[in-house]
Amino acid sequence: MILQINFKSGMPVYLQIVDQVKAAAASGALQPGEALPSIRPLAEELRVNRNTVAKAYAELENEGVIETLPGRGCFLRENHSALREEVRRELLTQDVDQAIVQAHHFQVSREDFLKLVHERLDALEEKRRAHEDHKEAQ
Amino acid sequence: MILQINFKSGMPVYLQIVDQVKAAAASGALQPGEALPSIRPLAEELRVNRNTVAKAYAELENEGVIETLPGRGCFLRENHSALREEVRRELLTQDVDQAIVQAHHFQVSREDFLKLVHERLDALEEKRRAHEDHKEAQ
Amino acid sequence: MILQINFKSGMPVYLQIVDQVKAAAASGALQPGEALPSIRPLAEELRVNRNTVAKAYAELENEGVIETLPGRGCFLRENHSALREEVRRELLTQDVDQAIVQAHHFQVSREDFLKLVHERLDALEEKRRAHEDHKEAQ
Amino acid sequence: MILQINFKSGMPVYLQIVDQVKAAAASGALQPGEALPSIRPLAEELRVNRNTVAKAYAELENEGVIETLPGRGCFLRENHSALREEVRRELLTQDVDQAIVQAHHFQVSREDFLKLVHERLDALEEKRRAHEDHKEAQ
DNA sequence: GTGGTCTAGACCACA
DNA sequence: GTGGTCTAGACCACG
Repeated sequence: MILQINFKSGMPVYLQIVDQVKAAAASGALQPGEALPSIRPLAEELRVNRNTVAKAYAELENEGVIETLPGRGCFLRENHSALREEVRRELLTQDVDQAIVQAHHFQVSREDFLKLVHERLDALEEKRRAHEDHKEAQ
Repeated sequence: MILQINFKSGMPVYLQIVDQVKAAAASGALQPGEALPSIRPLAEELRVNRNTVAKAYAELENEGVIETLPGRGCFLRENHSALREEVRRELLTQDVDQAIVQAHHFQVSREDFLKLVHERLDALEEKRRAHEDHKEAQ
Repeated sequence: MILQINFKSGMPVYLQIVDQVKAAAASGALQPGEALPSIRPLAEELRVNRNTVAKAYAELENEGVIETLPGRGCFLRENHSALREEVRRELLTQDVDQAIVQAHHFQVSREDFLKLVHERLDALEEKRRAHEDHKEAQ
Repeated sequence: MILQINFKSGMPVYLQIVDQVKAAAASGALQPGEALPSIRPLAEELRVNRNTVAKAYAELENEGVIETLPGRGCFLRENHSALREEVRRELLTQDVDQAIVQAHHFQVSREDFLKLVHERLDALEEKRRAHEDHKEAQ
């Protein structure tokens, strides 16, 4: 599971975490019973305070998405409601539109924008691959 | 220009107004020199406090997007993007990354994602062109 | 209503506030419908953070003791359950015992302890009188 | 020596242990040179983690109240109050004030309050005397 | 090491 | 001015 925080969006960081964990669960990127990243390491990785992650996890627990065993960790629950295909499509479209509108606002041409998209696709794929290798090496 | 406030998103209302005015300007829905809605009616329409709209307009003025002529109203300035190139690039990259990560969470393939990007580019370009025509027809 | 925070007791400050507001309500020192001190001034008087008082008031609202009207203030509700006489007596006895045990721990004689009690009774009565005068002068 | 933990008070458990050991020493229930309960059985009796009891004993040792002989146990030291006179006075004053304010909240008159103080002084003195007799009888 | 709580500072929305 | 929220730092209890 890869989390990406947008600090300039104005959206509370803890809600960004909540939404992305839900998205990962909805997509199957995070499997039922699987452990979520521990609060402390995740906070360090995202460069936010421990409590911000803790608040996100507490919210997820309240909504019944995860289960938290103090001293053990947090785990995705079996019975989590997966999002419907149309809803996922709509959420993704919103994110794509946001990027496109921003690009137009900054007067970036269609070609430059597509080039950037390919760059970032490659960069994040590379990062994800490194992550996997690291995990296997353990 | 139509503004839509999402009270559940957690994003500060005044920032939602700021962003949407910027987006309207970027998309051509709001033309340079054109007047923005007055504070009082807009606040009523959006069901928010007048202070909140005033704060959004003050922020837009600070960023050089609009110009306030006391007693006359607020108007979109001619050259309203004053951010440095690297900063704009970084902000745009964040938006692109956000969309890509969301796509990954939803297990959308690279090809399908790029197809969606092209679709939305076309759709938004079409929308912008319609605005232009509407303006010329006036 | 006079609040007295004991910073060395280890008991959370916000719970001390909760208990003392309940005690004041139970005793009639705070009347139904009456306004509680506003968060900011009270926090300043007690030398604690605004949020600490806010948390105490939120807890009191959750328990149904007070009612909070955002932008207006916090008010004691009509239907608050007054404590039974025996319970009040028991709570007071606990506080007295705590002081006496502390005195013995510090090897303060019975006479010195009683002298201190009289001193503090006079001091706090004086303080309360000054408070009343200030209120009347307004 | 009987220890009683209140899990609802919000006061840290290890501090409750510290205070009650001090009170036991002050009241004579625990005599200088006498051994304190061992960590493991006490933790089981109080239903708390062993670390918590260990932390309390470490704090008591730091404050000079007890002495830890590794492998032998923990023992109450002969002279266990090392605070400066002003500090002790201040701590005691806080406890006295707390009781007085509680009395005021419960609208207990000065006379009734003083009567209660005398009652409790007598009661606790009696209790301490009983402890002394018990010790001499051994 | 794990998660949880209390206090604090800065900011938001509203009257 | 009012109360409410988000983020952060320090500490607590537990395995």
